[in-house]
Amino acid sequence: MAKKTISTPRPIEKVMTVWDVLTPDERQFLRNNHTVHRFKKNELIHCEGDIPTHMMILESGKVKVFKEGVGSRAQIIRMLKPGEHFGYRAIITNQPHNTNVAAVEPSTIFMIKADIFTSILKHNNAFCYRFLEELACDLGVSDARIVNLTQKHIRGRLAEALLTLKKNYGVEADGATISIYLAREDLANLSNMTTSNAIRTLSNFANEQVIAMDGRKLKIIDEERLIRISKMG
Amino acid sequence: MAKKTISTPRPIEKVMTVWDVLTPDERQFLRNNHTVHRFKKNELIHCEGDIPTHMMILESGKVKVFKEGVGSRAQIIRMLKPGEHFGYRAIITNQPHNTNVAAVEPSTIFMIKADIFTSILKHNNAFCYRFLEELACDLGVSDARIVNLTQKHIRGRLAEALLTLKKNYGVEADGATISIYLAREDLANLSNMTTSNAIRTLSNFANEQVIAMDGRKLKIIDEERLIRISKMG
DNA sequence: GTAAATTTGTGCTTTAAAACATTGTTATCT
DNA sequence: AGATAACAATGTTTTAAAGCACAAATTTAC
Repeated sequence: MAKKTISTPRPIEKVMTVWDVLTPDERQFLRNNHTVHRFKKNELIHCEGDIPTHMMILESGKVKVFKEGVGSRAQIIRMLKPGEHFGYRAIITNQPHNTNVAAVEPSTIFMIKADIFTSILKHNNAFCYRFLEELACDLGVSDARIVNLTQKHIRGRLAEALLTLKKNYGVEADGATISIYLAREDLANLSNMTTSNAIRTLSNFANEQVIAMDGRKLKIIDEERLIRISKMG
Repeated sequence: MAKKTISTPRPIEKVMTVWDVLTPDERQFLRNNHTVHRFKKNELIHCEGDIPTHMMILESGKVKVFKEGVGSRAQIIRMLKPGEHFGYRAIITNQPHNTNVAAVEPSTIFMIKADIFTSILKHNNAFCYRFLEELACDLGVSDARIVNLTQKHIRGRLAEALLTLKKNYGVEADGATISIYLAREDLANLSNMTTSNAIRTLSNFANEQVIAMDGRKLKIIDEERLIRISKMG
């Protein structure tokens, strides 16, 4: 692996997808009132039970949002990519966080204080509406996940996870390798299965020529087939 | 069972929990621009794939929001009680509904046309914020459900469902009978299990004196114990 | 009010996935 | 660079829950 270059973060206006609905005053205010934080791989950004203090935006890197369930078994709720917001749901409901967030690779995060965020939400209708859309979308995804994770069989759940990762992070230059290298354990926690079963099922997919593996690099070879597997349940 | 009386629906201002943030103009407009619909027990209100046309408010009765999963096995996402909104998430995301909604007992529903609803959302910041809060809350519940339904064992899932129903619908005069009489199949679909297993597990709970059953009437006798069962997983 | 159709209740069988155990392999840290 | 820890791969055993079959009891419909 090449030595990591610590790149300078982009300016906030290039990172915030909701920048267009802000007023000139709000823009200037946010330029001066946000902080930049770097997190190392596997570093915890916030955890369940914490009082939310900031709304956050992933500038670069990749993070996982997960919950600790029975016997501290983790369930990954969703994976974020640059430009996505997080940590603000708990601000809106006025409750402690109910998820943990951790970096799965070195990540840079912009933070905006909770009171500044709510103040804009309450004064800028278009801004508020954007987050309404975002939550409406996330809720649809979450509801769909309930059914996928509870009703599909192991193969279907893992196939689904691989397809979602590909859609979310895209592929590398070869056009097939999924642009995120997760540990088998993370794949298992995404797909609601044990690590052994994730490993076993990946091996089966590889034997069946549906995917190809090179360590953590996963290549989807037969996407049609993977889609069929994910639908069969 | 006593003969059902068809009660006159209450006026919209008594039903809409967000009435307080509306302007006098909006109030008058909504008084004139909403429709009232009655649904019989088990009647479908809207289904997966339908284009959303109205945001809806349950005036009276009880409805279930559910998804059809693998092999058309239903998963109840949530149960609604009077005063709750539904059908609007799809309006906000501009997509077809991704859930079915059906009355589990005779229900009266107020409907507001989609374009009217979005227009108020886009012009009344406080109104928009209220729905932002509602979705933020629902997303938290949905995420928690992912973990509960995937990681807990049958007994834990059913215990959880019973406690949630009690919290949501309350109890009758005796202080113990849950104020909703669901079919075993609905209880199963709520708790991600087969009907046989719901029946079996309810019988076990009854033998253990945790609950008492009289047909569809379920009485929670030992709530502490039920809470412990639901936490154990 | 009676017949048909659901719904409920049980026992038995099968099966998918977890749990466990062991070994090989790859990162990570001083 | 070598030690140590974390991760990956597989085989075996156990178990929770689904699937199935059938009888009894309720609803619902005509």
